[in-house]
Amino acid sequence: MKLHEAKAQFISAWGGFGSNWGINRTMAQIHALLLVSPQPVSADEVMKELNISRGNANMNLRELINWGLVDRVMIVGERREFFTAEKDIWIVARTIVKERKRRELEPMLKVLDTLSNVEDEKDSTEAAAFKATIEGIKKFSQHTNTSLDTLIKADENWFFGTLLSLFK
Amino acid sequence: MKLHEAKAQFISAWGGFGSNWGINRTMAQIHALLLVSPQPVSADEVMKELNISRGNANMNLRELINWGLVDRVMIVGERREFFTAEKDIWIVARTIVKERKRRELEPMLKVLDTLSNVEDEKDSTEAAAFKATIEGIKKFSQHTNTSLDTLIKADENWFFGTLLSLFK
DNA sequence: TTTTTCTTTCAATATTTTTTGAAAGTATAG
DNA sequence: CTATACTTTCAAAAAATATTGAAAGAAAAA
Repeated sequence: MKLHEAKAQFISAWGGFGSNWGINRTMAQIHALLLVSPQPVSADEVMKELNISRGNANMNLRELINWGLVDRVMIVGERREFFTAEKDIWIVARTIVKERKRRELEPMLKVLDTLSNVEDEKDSTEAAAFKATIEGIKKFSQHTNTSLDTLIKADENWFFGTLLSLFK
Repeated sequence: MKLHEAKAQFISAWGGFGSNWGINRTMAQIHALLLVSPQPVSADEVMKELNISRGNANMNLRELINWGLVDRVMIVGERREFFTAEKDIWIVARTIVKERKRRELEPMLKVLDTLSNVEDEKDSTEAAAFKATIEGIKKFSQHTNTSLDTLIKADENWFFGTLLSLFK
């Protein structure tokens, strides 16, 4: 397989992967393009490579920067801005976990907390069942939250070394 | 907070949560409704409760059944079908992990494998950098795949007990 | 068999999400 | 300062996705 073909396939696969996970296809494709670009890439190159408009490129690059997955870099002697993505997939994964935890899991925990305060009504069977379900989800979510905190703090060796052996 | 209000909030939150994760809002809401319904629920109740059409209810219930998150149950003396969801959130989580692994992670691993076969070209720097990135992602994905297999086989006590203490 | 009750399907429609492109904004160069 | 090169914004358009509802299908009841 030729290099350019392999890159195209990777970009397409990463895009599809992203859209299964609530990330828009173009954003994931830009991320993929940057992942396989050793040198920083300009907005124009992104536009050309992925056949998208300037506005679209700009918007998704900004969003990737917000996620902490892409950095703006200046190249001496160049007026334009360039972009790079972190190549170490372990750092990438940690960044994503951290952000999703903050944006989604933590708000969910807040909601679950308020739902625990449901009144017991006359027919308490229904309310008790509801509470039990919510408590189960809450316990699970809190546990996941704590585990992810530890994972975020962990280093690569721990993940690639110890964790797997513990799992076996 | 009243029970019906709490249920509505939970359904809404679960729906929002789902749509952040590439699951359509209505499907997640139906799942939420079944999670907080101690008794099996008919298609008509789902339609009424969530204000959706018969076709929509049917389609999303079928999809939830495909995911293994919902079961059709027959009630003696009733002609209609009823639906229930697994209430144990640990089993729910395992089912989702299993399905997503099969539908997404495993196909991605196949793609990564074929991408490793990229030819070295004259200017080998670019190809080498590409290979290194892909290898990193592949190694990470394989590791995740193996870890998830173990997680799927694990039991609740292991998850709630041992895992957390290991993480600390 | 015919009727009734319920389920499934799917083309048409509605809604949501993404993308475009041109105008406005900003900074550097001349 | 003015021109030039580039970036950002956002209303409008396009594309993708979800939803409806009516018709067809299926199974049980009469």
